[in-house]
Amino acid sequence: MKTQKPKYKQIIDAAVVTFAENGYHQSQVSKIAKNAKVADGTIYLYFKNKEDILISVFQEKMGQFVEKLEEVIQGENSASEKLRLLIENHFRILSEDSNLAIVTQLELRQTNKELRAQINEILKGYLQLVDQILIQGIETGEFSKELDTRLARQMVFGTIDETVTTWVMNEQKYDLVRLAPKVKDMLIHGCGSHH
Amino acid sequence: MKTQKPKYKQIIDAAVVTFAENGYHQSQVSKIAKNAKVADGTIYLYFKNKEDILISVFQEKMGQFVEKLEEVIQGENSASEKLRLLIENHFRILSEDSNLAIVTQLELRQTNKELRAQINEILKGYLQLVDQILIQGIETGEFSKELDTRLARQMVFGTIDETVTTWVMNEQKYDLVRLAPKVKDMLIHGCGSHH
Amino acid sequence: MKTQKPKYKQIIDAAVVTFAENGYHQSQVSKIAKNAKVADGTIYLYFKNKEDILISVFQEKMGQFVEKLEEVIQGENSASEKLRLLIENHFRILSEDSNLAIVTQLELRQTNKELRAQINEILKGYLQLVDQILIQGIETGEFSKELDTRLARQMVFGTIDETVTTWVMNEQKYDLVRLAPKVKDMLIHGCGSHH
Amino acid sequence: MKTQKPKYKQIIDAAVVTFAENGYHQSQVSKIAKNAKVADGTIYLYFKNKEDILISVFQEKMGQFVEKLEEVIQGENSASEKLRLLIENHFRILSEDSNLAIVTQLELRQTNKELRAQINEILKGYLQLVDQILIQGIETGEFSKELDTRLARQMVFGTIDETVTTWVMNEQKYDLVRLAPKVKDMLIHGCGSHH
DNA sequence: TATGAATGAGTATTCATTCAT
DNA sequence: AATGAATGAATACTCATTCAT
Repeated sequence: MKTQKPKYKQIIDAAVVTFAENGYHQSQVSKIAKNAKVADGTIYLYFKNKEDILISVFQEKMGQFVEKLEEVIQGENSASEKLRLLIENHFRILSEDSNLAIVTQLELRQTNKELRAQINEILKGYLQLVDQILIQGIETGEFSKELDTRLARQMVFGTIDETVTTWVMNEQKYDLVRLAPKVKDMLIHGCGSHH
Repeated sequence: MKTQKPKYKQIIDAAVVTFAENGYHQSQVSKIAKNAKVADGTIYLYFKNKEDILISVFQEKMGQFVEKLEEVIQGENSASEKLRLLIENHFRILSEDSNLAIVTQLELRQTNKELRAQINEILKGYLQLVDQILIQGIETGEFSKELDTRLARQMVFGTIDETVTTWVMNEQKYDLVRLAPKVKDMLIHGCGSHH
Repeated sequence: MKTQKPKYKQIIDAAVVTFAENGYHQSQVSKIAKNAKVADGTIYLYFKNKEDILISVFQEKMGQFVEKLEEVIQGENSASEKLRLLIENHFRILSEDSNLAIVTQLELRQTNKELRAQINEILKGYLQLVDQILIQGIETGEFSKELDTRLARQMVFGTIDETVTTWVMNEQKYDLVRLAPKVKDMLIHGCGSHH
Repeated sequence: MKTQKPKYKQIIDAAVVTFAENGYHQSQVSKIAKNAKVADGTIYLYFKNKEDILISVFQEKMGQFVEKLEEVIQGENSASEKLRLLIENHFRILSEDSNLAIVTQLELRQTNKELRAQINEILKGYLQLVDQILIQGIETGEFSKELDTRLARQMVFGTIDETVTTWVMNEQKYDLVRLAPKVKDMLIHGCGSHH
């Protein structure tokens, strides 16, 4: 892949850092431009407006995110194993890019309803991965036949998301990746005692 | 009986409606004042600044929220039953006040880190309720002895929160309260097949 | 003189202190009221508005000022001696009330043209004293027959005023009263070498 | 030859007029911007804040002022003649720019202590000119050996300043420049009768 | 007289966006 | 494509003043 739009990437990368360091509302376009080493006006050759930068950051990063996770769950593994891999890699990617973690868990939510709707649109790719795993699990008998896929998806996503957010709010003090197996077990077996 | 601090309540109530209708950033102080039928300046007799209105709204409502839920789980019920009651009442309260639901799930998150930290502080009361239920469940053997309380709390809260958010994002089209038993079952048994 | 309007005096005194400590624009009416131990509204029973407090402070204090100086120059002294007494007492009164000095030299000037005109009106009493001295001096031959009274009055007042302002701006570090004889000599003999 | 920083000059000039016409506190930034034919925001590309406009106006004009007076007193003249030139030119410059006179004598004083300190800093250039003349006069024997330079400087500046202020307060009704020789004489010989 | 809760007019400043070069 | 100077809309907050008690 050729670097055909070097400025675009420059701006995206500068934006992630700027958002993470200052928050969305405190990340003035001029500040992003400065960090990207381009002129203020240049931003508007690549993005419609400031919101578009945020959404593009998410789109871009989430694209790589989903791509990576898709690879990871392609194999012949069981649904349970795929769930573990999903969680572990989700945790790993965000652990390795703390700025991205901050943007994903905190800054991205500081937006209005319309923007949130667009974000949800982008999230769909991720949620479909979860659905795939759930359906496989139900089909193979690993997961309960009575499982409401939509609710289960919300549990899986809600739990992962809350776990990451708590970790970010605690300033990423502990090892997130190490929690993956326990989170997976909890999602599969629930709180109940199982013999 | 005189109404105590009538203006304070007027403003809080107007703020919930205004935030829900326009979002936090589009809720100008003058708009809130107008809705509360007080002068702009009066707001500042009762609140330090605009952020303080938002935080006070949450504090006020969450206080009632936790109080209500505390009552509900006081009885002799099993942990499982208490969990159902918690979820059901959480869903019911937000179902009955759609503006509050919007503020809680969307507007409250449009804020900076410091404010988020304050919100988390207020949330603690709620999370302690979850912990109580989890601990009771573990002690009575209903819940697994190996359960990591912190992670379990994150699963419970994350799942409930995500379920409500999805419902709000879908414009509250379906009956949230009816989902409570299934959500409870899912949290207790997980996705796994159990016989 | 009976204390018939104790609140009036309370407010005047509180205002001098408040103005000196915070400056005119930073002396909110509520702050003055608090210092005077009266309610905000009470101020408006005694003063038309905030400006009226400032002007009244000046009027009140300048009245005592001129009264005192009038006494001092009543005697049989020469014009030169009266000039010295005027300067010395002017310096002494402000030296003994540093808050009044600050208000007179700095805060009183932070006002608009109309107010300044009123202040000049009040100042007239003082300037007439200067004129009296000048005229006596010219008549007795102490002062030059060719003296332009108006210009001389401006020199006398301008010099005294500038001397006090410099002293205030230097945080009243040195003894102002001690300068009086030299200032008087300078005003009478000028810069020129005189044998 | 391109006009350098045309907007800066535009704003400075508009500010002098606006301050003179409306007073500092009644000169809204938007009013200055309108008079300067620039957008409100443009002001902030050239000035830190509203106070900075005032101080810059003074700095700019006082710079030219001192420069002009420096030229004027460079020659081989006696101290007495230099003093006359100083006064005459001081009077002339302000006579020719009545707006500047109003700003200098009235508006500039409507400010707080910090700002006043900055103004004094700028004034130092002027006061040094006065000192030069005084010292030359003392050295050549024109002025009294016993002269306290600091007090004399205060007399010279105080007298000039008071004369101009009185003239401004009287709406510049009379010819200020014509007073210069008499003011000079008065400063040199004082009020005393000299033969 | 005295109070002090309530009022609401008034404004400096920021910053996303544009556009002439 | 790139620049960055210029734009101007938009708004939280203060505080002098009022008036019902």
